[in-house]
Amino acid sequence: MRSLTPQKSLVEQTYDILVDAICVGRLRPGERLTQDAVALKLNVSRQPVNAALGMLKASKLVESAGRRGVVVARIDPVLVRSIYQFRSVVEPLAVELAGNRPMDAEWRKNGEAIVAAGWRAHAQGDVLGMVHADVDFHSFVYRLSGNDVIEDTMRIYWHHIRRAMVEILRGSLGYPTTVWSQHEAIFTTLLEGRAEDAAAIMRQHIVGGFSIIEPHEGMTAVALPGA
Amino acid sequence: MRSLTPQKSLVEQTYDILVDAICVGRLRPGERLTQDAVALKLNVSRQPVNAALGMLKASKLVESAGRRGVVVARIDPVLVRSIYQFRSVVEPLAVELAGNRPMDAEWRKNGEAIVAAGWRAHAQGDVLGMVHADVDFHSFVYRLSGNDVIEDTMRIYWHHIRRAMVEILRGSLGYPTTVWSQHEAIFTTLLEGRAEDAAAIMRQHIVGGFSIIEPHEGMTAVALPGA
DNA sequence: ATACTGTATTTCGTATACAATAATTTTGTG
DNA sequence: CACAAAATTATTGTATACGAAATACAGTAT
Repeated sequence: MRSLTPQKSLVEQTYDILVDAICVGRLRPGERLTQDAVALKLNVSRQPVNAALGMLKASKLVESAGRRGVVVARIDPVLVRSIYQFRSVVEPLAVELAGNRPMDAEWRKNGEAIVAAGWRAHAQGDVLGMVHADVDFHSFVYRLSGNDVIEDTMRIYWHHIRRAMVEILRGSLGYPTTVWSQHEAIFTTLLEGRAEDAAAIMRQHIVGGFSIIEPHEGMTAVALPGA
Repeated sequence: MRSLTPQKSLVEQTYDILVDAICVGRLRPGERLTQDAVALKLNVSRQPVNAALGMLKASKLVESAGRRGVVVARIDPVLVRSIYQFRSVVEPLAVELAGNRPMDAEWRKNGEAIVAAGWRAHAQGDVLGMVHADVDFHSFVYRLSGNDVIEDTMRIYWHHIRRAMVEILRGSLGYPTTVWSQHEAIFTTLLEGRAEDAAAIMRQHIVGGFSIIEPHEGMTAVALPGA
C-alpha cells in the first residue's frame, strides 16, 4: 500500500492551475492578473497567490506589470527558438544516457503504451491529447536517462513548448505523422541497444520539430485584451 | 542623471544571502533552518523568509524537514554528476552559438579581463576568487551565445558547482593550471572564428573538470550537526 | 482647450495574527 | 523502572491587516 500524499500546498495548486490555464490558452497573452482577482476566483488568500505568481514570473509565463499586477506573457519566438536550440543537444544526451541503462519489462511496457497513446491521439485528431502524448514521450526518455537534472530542467520549458504547440495547432489537424514514427523509431532503436543511432534520430526529431514551429513566428500577433 | 533602482525585494535579498551562505559553506550540510530563526537574524518577518525558503527548496539547496523546518542539503554526488553530464553538451552548445555571433571590441575586452582575473586568482592562490572567476568565464560564454535559456538554466546549477568546488578546494592550492589555460584557449579560438574547435576544447574542459571532482565523492561525509 | 498639480484609488510587498500538526516532554500506571 | 497517554512546545501554512508606491483622475490655472 502506498502512503497517501498530504495534498499539495495552496501555493502549488495555484501555480499548477495558472500554468495550465496559460498553456491551453484559457488565459490569453496580455491578459492582466491581479492577486486579489486570482485569490477571489480560487477561494484562497492573496498570500499563496503572491507566491505562485512569483514562480510564474520565474518561469517567464507572466511578466510583472509594476503596481498593476502581472500580465500573461506573449509567446516569445526568441524564447521558443532558444529552447529548441537547447533541446537539440539535451534530448540526444538523454537518449544516449538511456542507452547505457538496462530497460526492464516494466519500463518497456510503459514505453510501448506511451508510443501507442501518441498514435491513438493522432488517429483521433485529438490536439490536446497529442500535445500530452508528446510531453509524455519525452519525459519518459528523460526518466530513462537516469539524469534528474534533465527532467527538472525540461519540465519548465515544456510549458512554453505546450503553449506554442496549442497555439499553432489551433484549428489544424495536429502533428505530422513523422513525429509519431520518430518517437517509435527512437524507442525501438533504443530497445535494440543502438543508443548512438537513437540519439541521432532524436536530434533529427528536434530539428524537424522546430522547422514545424518556426514558420509560425507570427503566432505572437494575438489580440491584446483591454486595448 | 541616472534613474535609481528600487532595491531588490526582501524575498530576493533573503534568497541571495542564504544561497551564498550555503555555497561558501557558512551553512553546513545537515544544518537546520527555521523561518523564525532566519527572520530574526535578517530582521525581516517570516513572510519573505518563507518565500525564499520555497525557492531554496526548488533549487535543491535545502530539503524540507516536515514540521521541523528545512535542512541544508548535503552535497549530492549524483546531482553533481548529473550536472556535469548536462554541462558536457550544454557548454559546447554555448560555444558554438557564440561562434555564430559577432564579438565587438567591448565584448572582447570583457572576455580578456575575465580570463585575466582567473589567472590572477590562480597566481594568488585565492580559492574563492578562483571559483568566482570560473563562474564569470562560463557566464560570459553563455551571454555570448545569445541564448538566454542557457544562462537561466545554468545559474541554478552553478550554485551546486560552487558548493562542490569550495568543499573540494578547502585547504588545497586551487584549480589546476589546465583550467585557466583552457579558458584562455576557448576564448582565443573563438576570437579566431574557429567555433567548432573552441567547442571541442570546451567539451574537454568539462569532462576534465569532472574528473577532478569525481574522486571526491566522499566529500558528502561531513558531520551532521545536532547528532 | 491644454498642461500641470494635487488627491483618490488600486495594488503590491511585508508584517502580524491565527490555526493546524508534528515533535517533544511530562505525567501517570502497571 | 518501562511504557503509554496526555499535555506542551515548536513550527509551519494560510489568512488578515497595514503601509508604501504607482497609476488614474479631477480640478485649476494659463
